[in-house]
Amino acid sequence: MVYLLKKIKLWTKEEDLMLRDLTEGFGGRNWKKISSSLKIFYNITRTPKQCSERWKNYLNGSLKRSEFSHMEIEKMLSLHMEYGNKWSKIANFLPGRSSNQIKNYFHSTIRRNLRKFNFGRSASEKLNYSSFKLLENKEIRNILLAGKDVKKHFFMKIKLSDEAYEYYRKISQNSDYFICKSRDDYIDNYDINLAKKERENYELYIQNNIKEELNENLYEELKFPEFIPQTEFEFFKSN
DNA sequence: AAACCTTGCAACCGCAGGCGC
DNA sequence: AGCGCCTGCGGTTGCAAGGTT
Repeated sequence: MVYLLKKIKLWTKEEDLMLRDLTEGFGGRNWKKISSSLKIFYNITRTPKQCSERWKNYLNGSLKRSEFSHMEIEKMLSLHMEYGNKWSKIANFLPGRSSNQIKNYFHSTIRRNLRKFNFGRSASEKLNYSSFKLLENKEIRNILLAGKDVKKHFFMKIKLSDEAYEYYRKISQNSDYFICKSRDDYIDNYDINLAKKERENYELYIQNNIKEELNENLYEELKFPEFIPQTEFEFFKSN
């Protein structure tokens, strides 16, 4: 059996320099010409498509490279509610941001939060897919789109309602809804004892180390940062 | 200390639509 | 009309650095 691995060739500083030079030189975006000039003048082999993508997603001088601000995140989330996965449409409303940056933000946020949420849960409690259709459920949406600074132990205390799980199962059964399958599914060899242990260890860790963060009034205390959720998050007491 | 895991994001791919010939 | 080329779009996957075990 022969496996073909996709090799990614990162752009070097020199390549970037030459590409920028040529792109600005030609004024317009004649990628075919730019690509062939790269080869002729600098012996750099990049297809027209690679050149255009590099420019669009990285070199374009009007792009910001800083982290998304809270304001930008709020805007993205509400635009996503309106337009769905139309990343380039959303990018039109966010000056200095490319559709790739926005798409990456959503995918990595969802992936990160799925991991945190699934940590130490039984198979039946886990959320396994990052179907964007799932975001239409308010509870699941608040979990999957929570900000970076929401700690793992917050996620562990969340209990999804039966309605949310019912919705999740309904979506999961209809394969047409799946936009992408989480990579993590492939490495997710579930082991109930390990999961229990993980959970116990973590509870112990919380008790020993960050007790002061979690006063008796857990229900009040556990809140996502105000800026992330579209709507207020309701926590459900776990037993 | 080294192997393994997680994370953020850059880059690749297939597809579809526009356009010229 | 229809073919081929080009580009933009959105889903997916690889890379590298930092973190954890």
